[in-house]
Amino acid sequence: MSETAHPVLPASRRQPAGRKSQQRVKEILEAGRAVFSEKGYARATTAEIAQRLGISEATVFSYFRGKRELCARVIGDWYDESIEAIEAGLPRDGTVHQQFAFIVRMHLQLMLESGTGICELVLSEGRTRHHELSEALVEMQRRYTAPLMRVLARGQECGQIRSDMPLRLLRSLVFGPMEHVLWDATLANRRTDIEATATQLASVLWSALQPPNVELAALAQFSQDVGEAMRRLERERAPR
Amino acid sequence: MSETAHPVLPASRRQPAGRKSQQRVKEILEAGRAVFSEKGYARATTAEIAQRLGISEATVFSYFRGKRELCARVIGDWYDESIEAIEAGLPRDGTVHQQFAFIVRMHLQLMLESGTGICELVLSEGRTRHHELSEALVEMQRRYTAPLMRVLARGQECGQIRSDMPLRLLRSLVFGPMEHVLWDATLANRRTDIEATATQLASVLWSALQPPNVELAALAQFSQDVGEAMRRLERERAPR
Amino acid sequence: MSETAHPVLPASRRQPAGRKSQQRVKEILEAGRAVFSEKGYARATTAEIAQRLGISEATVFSYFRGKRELCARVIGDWYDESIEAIEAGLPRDGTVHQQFAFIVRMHLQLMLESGTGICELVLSEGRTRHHELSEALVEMQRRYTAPLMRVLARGQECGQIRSDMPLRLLRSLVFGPMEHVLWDATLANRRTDIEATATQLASVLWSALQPPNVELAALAQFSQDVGEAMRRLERERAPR
Amino acid sequence: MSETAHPVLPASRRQPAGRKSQQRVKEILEAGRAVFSEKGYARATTAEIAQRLGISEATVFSYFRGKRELCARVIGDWYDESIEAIEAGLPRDGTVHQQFAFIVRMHLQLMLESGTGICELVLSEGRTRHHELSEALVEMQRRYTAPLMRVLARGQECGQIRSDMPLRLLRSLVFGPMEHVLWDATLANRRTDIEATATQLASVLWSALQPPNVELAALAQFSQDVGEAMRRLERERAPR
DNA sequence: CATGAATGAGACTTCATTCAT
DNA sequence: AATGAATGAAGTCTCATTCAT
Repeated sequence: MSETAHPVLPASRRQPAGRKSQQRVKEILEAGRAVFSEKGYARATTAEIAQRLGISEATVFSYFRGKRELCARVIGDWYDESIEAIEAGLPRDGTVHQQFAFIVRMHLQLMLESGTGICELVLSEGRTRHHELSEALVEMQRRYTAPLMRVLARGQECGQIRSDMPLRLLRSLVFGPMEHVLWDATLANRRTDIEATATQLASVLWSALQPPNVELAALAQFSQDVGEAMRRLERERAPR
Repeated sequence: MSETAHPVLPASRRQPAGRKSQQRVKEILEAGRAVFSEKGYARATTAEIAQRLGISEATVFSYFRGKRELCARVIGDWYDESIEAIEAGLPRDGTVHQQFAFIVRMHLQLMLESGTGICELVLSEGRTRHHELSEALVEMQRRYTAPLMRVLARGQECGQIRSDMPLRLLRSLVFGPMEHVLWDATLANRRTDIEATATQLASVLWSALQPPNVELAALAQFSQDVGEAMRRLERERAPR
Repeated sequence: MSETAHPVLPASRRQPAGRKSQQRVKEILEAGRAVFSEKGYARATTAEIAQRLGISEATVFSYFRGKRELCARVIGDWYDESIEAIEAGLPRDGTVHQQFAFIVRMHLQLMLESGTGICELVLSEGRTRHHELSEALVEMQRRYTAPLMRVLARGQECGQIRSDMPLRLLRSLVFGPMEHVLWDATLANRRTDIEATATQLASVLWSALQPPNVELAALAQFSQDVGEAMRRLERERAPR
Repeated sequence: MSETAHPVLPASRRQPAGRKSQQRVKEILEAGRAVFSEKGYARATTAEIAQRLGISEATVFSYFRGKRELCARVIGDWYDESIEAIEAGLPRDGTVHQQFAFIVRMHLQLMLESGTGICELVLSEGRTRHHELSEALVEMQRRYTAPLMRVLARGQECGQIRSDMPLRLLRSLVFGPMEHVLWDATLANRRTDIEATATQLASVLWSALQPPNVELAALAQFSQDVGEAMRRLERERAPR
């Protein structure tokens, strides 16, 4: 899929290109995904990837420039699949809120259901300043976050999403917590209730995205401050 | 610093322990921080670290079990310093909101002012399922986020912070966006206005942490939905 | 050309033999000569040879057993052409001296005008104990030197060329310097005045081939020795 | 020897340099000489060289940049030894003729007695346009031929050697035949009577180096030409 | 016939790590 | 304490060569 759609990464010199090759590429990508997921980038070896397919390392290198490119393509493929899944499932006619909630849920779901391995891979290797590859990956991420960006922009237009902050920041506001939650999940190897988490996250994030009702917020803050001050006063009046 | 305070990481077999050794450890840690920051974990070499100090690689390995441990200690040291800075500067008598804002600002500041190198290192290596080390690092992170956790807990107690979500999720809600913003900053190599970003983030995050005013929110949502529905209707009535 | 005339080198298993095949063989030989000349044996690749013809490597291998054989054939072809040129131009009715001079001039000319590439190839690869190929090449060289050998033999017969040494040695005496000069020329990439060099070489070599006039030579040597001895004596008598 | 005297070839990055290293270098050079001699450059493998010493390939590569450099050093060492042998044995007070004869004999002897392997290596690899190495090797050859050049120059000064040709050409006149003879010897794997060959070569070459006695030569040539012409005439008069 | 594809083999390279002194 | 030296292991890369279609 990605290899035809996004030839971002230049192919190897003696790249075969026939029908069967397509298959080979797919196989290697799959094996690569498996191994990288299991071991992580550093501990994965091209030898093992080849071995799993019963082919020689040389063959792998004739399809991919190297370990790094292979990994990038694995990640890229995952992104491609995810982007497609999101684009395909996005309720075109839904409200901004519905679309937003869909993206949040889908993101979590895709990450967690692909397995913690790929999740880790995407989050950690996708984050590693990977020399030349970073560019390609950054582009992938841009494409991946595009649907959300569109939704946010639409929301801003019709006043449902606050316009007092740059889109970039809002994007971080949305993806940041999701990735953090995913890290918690993978690191802790904790089984996560996707539905519940998605609902909660979508809810809290949505509220954060609301245009602030200035007077109301100020009033609320005032009320809180007063409340807390009083409590402190009382504590000080009767210490212990 | 960290090496005495938190012997989480088992020492090397033939760890020297004298006065001078302490100095050596410090030097190596410093050189390590520099090299890891500049090159990232993977591209950094123990050889370079040793070379910068004019000592042999073997010496480095007599103080640290290996590259990995050294890196973990470098990160650990950074955490220690940061934790200390936060604990020291935290306005003990401030309101929940003030403390929260302080932590947000401090976090961004520490990360960005330590240099993009260390920032990248902490975010990316700190995130890499690093084998045996991850435990130690997870512990570091736990300690690092402890102040925020305490503030959030206090906020929940006095009703200023929503209690309808697990603390863990709120933590992700806070740290997630910050880390995401930091990545944007390092990757894009963009000079970031710390003050402005901190203020914006603190503001938006604080509003997200507010206990939801159920009726109000519902009303707002209802209003939005109706508004959007009407707009859609009109668009359909007069297509193009 | 050579491939039909001298099937010294065993043909490939599935050697095609049709009209068109002949053409193919020629093409490959030409491309091979070009590439081997440009890069030298080691740095030339079968891939490039195939590529220049727009055919697949496999095709090359269906006409030639391998890189080595191809190279041998390229060299063999050059020899064939050269032999033909020499045989054709040799002044049948010339004196021994004239024929000798012709061969010397022709040899230098053929080598230098074929380009330094092929010259290097013939001299260096022709010299490499190339395993199975050496035999074929040795044979080529035998044929190449045959004209000279005949001239030398004729010269010996009629007393114009010294008979006190084996022909083999005389051959080395003639080809050795020529090849050496050619190496100088290619290595130094020096433009060589073929005519002048040929004349000089022919002259000096011819004099070396003369039957030694024993008495004369002895006399000359005696005179030299006496002369040098006297000079030395004088130097010693009046040292500085 | 060569490694200290002529650091022409840059050492590897992590080149050890202590006492033992010197020994290692020597060992590797010896093993290298053996393997290269036996197999020739192309068929020799770094693996075998390492294996013979019971060390790892990595070690070999830590002392030498690569196969090519190692080979160049092997050849360089052989040159160094030979140069030393020639310089040491050269009869300082001998006549030009004696010194000349000594060099010729020594050259043949060194080549043949070092074994056909090294002889082949020096002649064939030394001749291969070896990219970057060629420079170093050319320099070696220059040093190797220096003694002869000096003798020739001296001979020209005192009129014992012809001055009507560039030294460069005379050098080729001397080394060319010797190398040719050596090739004959190695290729044919023929046992060569060094003494006899050396004597013959020295004799014939020396006569070729003599200043031409113009009148005498012309007379001789005239006599030959006339003789041959007459013979031809007679043959034509009584054909068959 | 031609070729796409695969591959064995070997050169290099780089490093973290070990160990004897 | 320090270190020189060695090295296993893996990545990277390049080719000649083979073979089924």
